[in-house]
Amino acid sequence: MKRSTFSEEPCSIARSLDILGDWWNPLILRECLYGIHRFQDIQQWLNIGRNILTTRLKQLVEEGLLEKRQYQSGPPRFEYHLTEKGYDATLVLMAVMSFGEKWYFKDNAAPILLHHRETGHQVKPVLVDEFTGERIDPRQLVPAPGPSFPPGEVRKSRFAEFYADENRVFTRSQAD
Amino acid sequence: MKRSTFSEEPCSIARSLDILGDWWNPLILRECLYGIHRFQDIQQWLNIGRNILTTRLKQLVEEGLLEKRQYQSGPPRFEYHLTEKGYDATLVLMAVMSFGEKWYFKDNAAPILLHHRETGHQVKPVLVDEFTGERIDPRQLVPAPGPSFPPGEVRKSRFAEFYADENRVFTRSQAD
DNA sequence: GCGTTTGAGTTCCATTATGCAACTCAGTAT
DNA sequence: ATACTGAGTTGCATAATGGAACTCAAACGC
Repeated sequence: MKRSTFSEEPCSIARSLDILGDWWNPLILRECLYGIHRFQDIQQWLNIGRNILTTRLKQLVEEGLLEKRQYQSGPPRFEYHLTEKGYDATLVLMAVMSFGEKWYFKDNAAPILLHHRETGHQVKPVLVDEFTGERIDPRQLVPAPGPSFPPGEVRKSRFAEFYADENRVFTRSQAD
Repeated sequence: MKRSTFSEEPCSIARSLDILGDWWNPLILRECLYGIHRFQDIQQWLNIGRNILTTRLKQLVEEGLLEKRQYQSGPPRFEYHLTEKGYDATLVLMAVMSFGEKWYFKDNAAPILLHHRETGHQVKPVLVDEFTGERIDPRQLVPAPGPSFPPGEVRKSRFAEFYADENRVFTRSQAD
């Protein structure tokens, strides 16, 4: 495979996909979020090969999404726990969850619900704009280069059309 | 590879990962969101092999995230546009974006910003609880079987401990 | 009219990854 | 002493990836 790496791309999505653009990693994170922390338990719940699980856990630990914690020293045994970065990654899982509920289950009937640990109330994650609080509508968005976009490459980028003036973002007139 | 499929799993995340748990598919959707719709343009911006792009586009069209639109008939040429399902999938991309900005760029300096097409204002997607409007904190959540969870399997599930009584969700007492 | 270019794919192939089964190994329980 | 457990390795057949070369039909240049 020699799978491509995107770690140098000037795009948050691309870079994140090096670790999240995979089918096992998100599921392993899911298990940790659900309170499953041990090798064997993860292996059985996911029905993932041990060898694959080994490489994935190593990767997730290296990338700082999980930490390996020893919980007994007789024969040394370990648990894998979400780090802060790992918990942040689970927010992505929740977005995936909403997508899946809408498109893969009849009547939006979720197979799994999230509840608040203290209050017991159901929690339903939705994406909103931090400033206005309104629901995000992807159709209304246009991208533009941000502060860490490689300088000098703006005009070569596919956002050039939105950026005739470096200080103002122009929206596009033609229809999609 | 014989890559595993999760299309029958009683989990919205697992099912979605069949199409989103991949590194190229999300990037292709990103291009479409950014207004790049043609085979060659996608191929060049992503630097993806034509053969891979072909299979991915076919897959995304079959799964209903993209639609193939003919835009000229001289020599028939096509464009790939996001469907409603595809736009919903881009919400996941935005969650990924937030994650990437925080963890892969210094000072949270995003390489790409999103602006509202009409107002021009910057838009910053964040995950909140639909009911309370509060920011989601994954540490405060516990999963429980939902309406479409396979009946009868609740007790065998890893949520059993949260579900001693089928009508009430119990939170867990032990620490993580 | 003929060669070139363009868009959109196929086909081939060497290299990697996946998934499955079998093997290891240290410490416990019987 | 023997079996069992948890957590990995190792080996192998098969499938997917990425890159280059090939196809094909219409349009363009002259």
